[in-house]
Amino acid sequence: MESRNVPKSSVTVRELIRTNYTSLTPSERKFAQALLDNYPSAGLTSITAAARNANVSVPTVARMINKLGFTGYPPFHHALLQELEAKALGPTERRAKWASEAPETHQLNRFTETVMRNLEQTFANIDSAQFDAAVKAMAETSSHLYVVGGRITQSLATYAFTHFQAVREHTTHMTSVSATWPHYVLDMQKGDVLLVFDIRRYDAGLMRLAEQATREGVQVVLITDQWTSPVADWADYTFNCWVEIPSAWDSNVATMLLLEAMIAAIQEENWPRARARYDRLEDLFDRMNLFRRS
Amino acid sequence: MESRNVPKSSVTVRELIRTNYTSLTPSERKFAQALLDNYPSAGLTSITAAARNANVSVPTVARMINKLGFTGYPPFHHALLQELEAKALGPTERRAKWASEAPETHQLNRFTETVMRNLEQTFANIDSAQFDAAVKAMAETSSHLYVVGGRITQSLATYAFTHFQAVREHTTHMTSVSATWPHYVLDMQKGDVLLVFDIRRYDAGLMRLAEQATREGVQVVLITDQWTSPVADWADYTFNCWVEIPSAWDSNVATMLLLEAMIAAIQEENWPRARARYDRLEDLFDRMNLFRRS
DNA sequence: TCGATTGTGTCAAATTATTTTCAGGCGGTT
DNA sequence: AACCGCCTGAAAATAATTTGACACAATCGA
Repeated sequence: MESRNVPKSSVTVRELIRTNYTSLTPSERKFAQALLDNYPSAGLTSITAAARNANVSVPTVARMINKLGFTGYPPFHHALLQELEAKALGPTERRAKWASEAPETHQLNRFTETVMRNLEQTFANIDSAQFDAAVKAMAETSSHLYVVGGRITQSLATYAFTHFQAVREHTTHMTSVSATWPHYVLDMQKGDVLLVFDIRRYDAGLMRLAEQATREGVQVVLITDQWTSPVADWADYTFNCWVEIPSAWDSNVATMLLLEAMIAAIQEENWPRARARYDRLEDLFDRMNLFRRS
Repeated sequence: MESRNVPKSSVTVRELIRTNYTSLTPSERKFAQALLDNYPSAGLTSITAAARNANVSVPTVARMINKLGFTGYPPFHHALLQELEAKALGPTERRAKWASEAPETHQLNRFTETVMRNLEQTFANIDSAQFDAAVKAMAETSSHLYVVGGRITQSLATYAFTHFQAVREHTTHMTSVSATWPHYVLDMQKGDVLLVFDIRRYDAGLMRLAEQATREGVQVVLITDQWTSPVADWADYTFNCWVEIPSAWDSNVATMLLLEAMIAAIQEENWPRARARYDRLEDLFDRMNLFRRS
């Protein structure tokens, strides 16, 4: 990793930051983020101004730049300028495309644009009080947490389960085979929580499951699309995710973001315990020799 | 005439040069040309370097800048930088103010903010030519497409598989049980494609799998994190996703977005066939009475 | 809890950039 | 031909940036 990172003309500063990111200290990363957030403008001023804008000290910037392989700030500044010129942002009035070198009309950009709009809608519509309440319920480790998904959202449920499992005990992933659901309901108790994913092509079975669970005194948290699954009738907390994209299927990026936000919040809610579990997990991985130490 | 040349924020330096051009001396014009030829890069260095590049003296530049209405070189430099920043608007740049009603400091907003930054970084680092090439390889229906993931990314692999299956034939999801992988490799043929997800806590088995697949003449597409999995050594196409969040685990929102963009692109690549498959799928759902018509 | 290590900001010296001053040079006019 | 106005770059004075040394703070491991 630390192999010589002499900045060749063909290597962008962005790439240098990426390849050296692991060797950067927290405040160096802070500066790196500030630079990448406003690339390359943030690096085209004096080191003094650049440091001030990132809220770090000047030497921190200088040290980071050395780590990147530059001999000083001026060479770094010069490298950024070279990139800028190479992008041909200069002579012609060509539109600046700093976020991605792909052209405006490239499907990658069009797609991203649409998804961004979905994220916007999704988060503009979340009620934070409801979010907090749902998180609190799901963080309660004395009761059981069940996770279930539909056809497409099954993998989201798996993802949720994998992380919940690391954060808290008493978590169960209900398979997508609806025939097995009654078995799970059998064990549900008052105060338990059921997290349901239901994105369109709503699953009728999920509604019946939610109904039965509610009757058992279980709190239901529903993550659905903008049109709202019928499961909402039995849900205590409902969250709508905007999923529409110009395609035959739906985008679940917003769903994923909401889910991760919930996991993060739950982790925060009972941190000491979660931390202990993570440490234990790491230890178990080591013992079982499953992953390379990176 | 000179009195009204106070550089307002909305007036570009370019315009200032044009309106004041007649009042410029020969060598001042020489510098003006050099600046316009390489706009705005030529003005984003020190006055010394800028003057040298235009083959004029430093005072000449200083005088010209005064004529344009600036009080010195630094304000001029700053104005150019502002213009540059104002132009840099990418697909992910819209995040500006769509926070939910929750307060700035609510964890929901803080989390979202971080993820947005990851999305930005991810897409700024994608090479569109590479993306196109990888998509083309994966869209080739005459060869087989294999999908495999690691511990956490297993669910992403499942998600990918579910969608690929709808879009094209000959798709196989390799389970995360590495003991079964040799069986799959047995069937791999030259020209087939293997899509690998490997986010940190890299899986050593995945690397060996990629190595063997490569030896069989299979093209490997890798989706990894910003630090790059060792699988990259055997991959024909590598895509880095920014995954770091202030937490014990990694965010896969960016990974999901990239994956969906790929699915969308593949669908686009051979639309008629994909469309026929979707219609057929809908029909089958109806016949099997699996989902409520919504 | 205590060292050892690592990270981070303050400070000051050295360097470099910016501004100002000034003198030479070039055309055009008397 | 000599004078005058203006343009231009050299050089000095001033202001700023850059960088290395140092000390304090935070973190980690024993």
